[in-house]
Amino acid sequence: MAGSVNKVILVGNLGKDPEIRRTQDGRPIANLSIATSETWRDKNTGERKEKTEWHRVVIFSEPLCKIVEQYLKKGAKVYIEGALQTRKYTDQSGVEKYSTEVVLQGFNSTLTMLDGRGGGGGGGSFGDEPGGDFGSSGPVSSAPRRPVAAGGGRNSDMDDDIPF
Amino acid sequence: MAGSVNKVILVGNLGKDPEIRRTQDGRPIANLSIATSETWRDKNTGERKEKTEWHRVVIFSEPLCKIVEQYLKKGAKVYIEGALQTRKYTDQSGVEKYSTEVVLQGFNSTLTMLDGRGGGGGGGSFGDEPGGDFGSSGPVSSAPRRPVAAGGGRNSDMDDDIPF
Amino acid sequence: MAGSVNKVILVGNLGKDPEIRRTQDGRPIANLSIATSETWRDKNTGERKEKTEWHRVVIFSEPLCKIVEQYLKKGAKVYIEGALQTRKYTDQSGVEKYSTEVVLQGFNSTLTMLDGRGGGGGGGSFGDEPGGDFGSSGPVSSAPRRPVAAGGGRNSDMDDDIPF
Amino acid sequence: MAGSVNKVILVGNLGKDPEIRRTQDGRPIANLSIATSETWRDKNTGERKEKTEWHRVVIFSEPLCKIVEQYLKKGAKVYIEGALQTRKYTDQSGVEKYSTEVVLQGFNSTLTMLDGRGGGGGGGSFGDEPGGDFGSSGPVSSAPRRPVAAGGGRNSDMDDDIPF
DNA sequence: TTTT
DNA sequence: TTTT
Repeated sequence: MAGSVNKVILVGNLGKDPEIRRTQDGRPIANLSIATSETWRDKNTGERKEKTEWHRVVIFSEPLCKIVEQYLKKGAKVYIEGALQTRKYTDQSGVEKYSTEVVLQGFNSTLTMLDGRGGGGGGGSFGDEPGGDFGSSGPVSSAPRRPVAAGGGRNSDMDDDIPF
Repeated sequence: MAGSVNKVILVGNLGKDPEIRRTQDGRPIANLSIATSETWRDKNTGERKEKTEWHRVVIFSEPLCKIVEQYLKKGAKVYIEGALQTRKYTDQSGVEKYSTEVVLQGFNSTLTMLDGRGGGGGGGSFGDEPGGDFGSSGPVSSAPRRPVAAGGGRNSDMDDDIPF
Repeated sequence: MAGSVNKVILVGNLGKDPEIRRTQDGRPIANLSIATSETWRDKNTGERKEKTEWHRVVIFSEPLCKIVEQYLKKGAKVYIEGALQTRKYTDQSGVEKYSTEVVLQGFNSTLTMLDGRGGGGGGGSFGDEPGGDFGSSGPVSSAPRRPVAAGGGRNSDMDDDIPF
Repeated sequence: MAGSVNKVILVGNLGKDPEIRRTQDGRPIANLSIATSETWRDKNTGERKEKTEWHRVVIFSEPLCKIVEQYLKKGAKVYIEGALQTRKYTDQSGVEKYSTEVVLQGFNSTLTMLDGRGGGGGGGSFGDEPGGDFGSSGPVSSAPRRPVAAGGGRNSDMDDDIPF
């Protein structure tokens, strides 16, 4: 199809510690259960109401799995960006079911911690030129968007004095 | 929860004509089946591959349902913005299943047609002050973000001569 | 134009306290200065580097301005969703300049606090049926996306036992 | 900063042909001028109104530049995902000015054509394992998110029979 | 001017 | 199962 987009953005909290397993060839896969919720006040009763939605998140990116392993645990707040994917499976009783997951894999997947600690860490082999590694994670482990002025006519000390 | 976000952005094509039904109190609900796909070339074989993902989209917004009814049909390309929602149901054979849908309801839901015809239309009761109606749809039917210079020091003829 | 989208999503911290002023007819306008930054380790030197980007955010939504006024101050971390807008102005010395801002106005604008306190609050006149008010703010002050099962075949106790 | 996000999503049309130049070391940089617009009907006069916003987009990704070069021209509709960046420059008359651009560079940047032709093409050196190349472009040139069932219990013929 |  |  010429031109499609499949993107999910979540900001929420982990309902439990991440689960990390490995493929036969040793690549890590992390599973997160993330809650998002909405609160509102009932127009009639004035009652405060809340509705929680649970999201199954599956991470196939090695650098992101490392971050998950090192920093995330139950209760952590994260920003994640991934894609929707529905898979079919057969449950224990032989019934075919579908499961829809938010998949973080390859490009355009991101995981960013939103509550302190370790936030700027992660990384490892990333350098001052973007790219190289696959399965990056946005701010946490990716290279800068434009480390050196590359657009012509730019001067790189601009960051410090935008006048507002 | 203090601060959560649940957002899905899709650009894809309708796999079939929309289905529109009504609640007992007469409000419309539209169901779309939207395909997104990825293509790539196999590193080894050089083969062109494609993977299609199908998304169930449910629209509870009246103005958006109108647009769906009037303009969308099988094959149409759309941009949609909604939220993930998983619901439980019992199928014909009495088995409990889950279905995850992209729900467009209320604020922060959008549907925009991406292939010509009717694109700028829609609307109806929207005016030059944003708001009033619920369940808007972004560009298609919403009021402008800032119809009149409201921020001080703005002049409204700027749109025509951004110098690039 | 048939179908366009203009969306900015930021997660960042306020560089200073919000500035709130009012239009002649009394409507509030809030200005935020939000920092986003990227960190990475230099490939060669191993040095830790950082690049900060500053964003000018202008809020024309009354309920969002209330939240800003009540809860946000220097250092606060927020999620915001708005649109890009460039305006022309003439500076003190008579030179024409352009300023690009992230504008939160009307539908599809969101502001969500990401660091505790007040997060679930806000609101006011919102009820158990979505809509009515303009200029909502996503989770903080909007009505629920689907407070009551409205899609046919739904049962509303589902939220508590998604099996993962 | 622990956890920030700087993301722009645009769907719009090129106001003119792309401009492509090269850095001294031969890397391409593409500049696009993209229009987004909103239309609405004036509440009082019933008049149809339109407001166009112009966005300056700068692309530092080599594969994306190739796509731009090969497929995009004035009028083309695109989906792009990038980051906001403001740079300072001095104009011909020696006045310091700022320019805010949407930068596509490295991870989490995407460009997708939305009007036919070439849409599924692009690519080149991408293979059946995600990654390797930097500066991908989502669907157009990236590897699949999960080309082979990798999550356990998946079967890959599912794509054809999602039952809705 | 933030944050880590 | 989270968070407020």
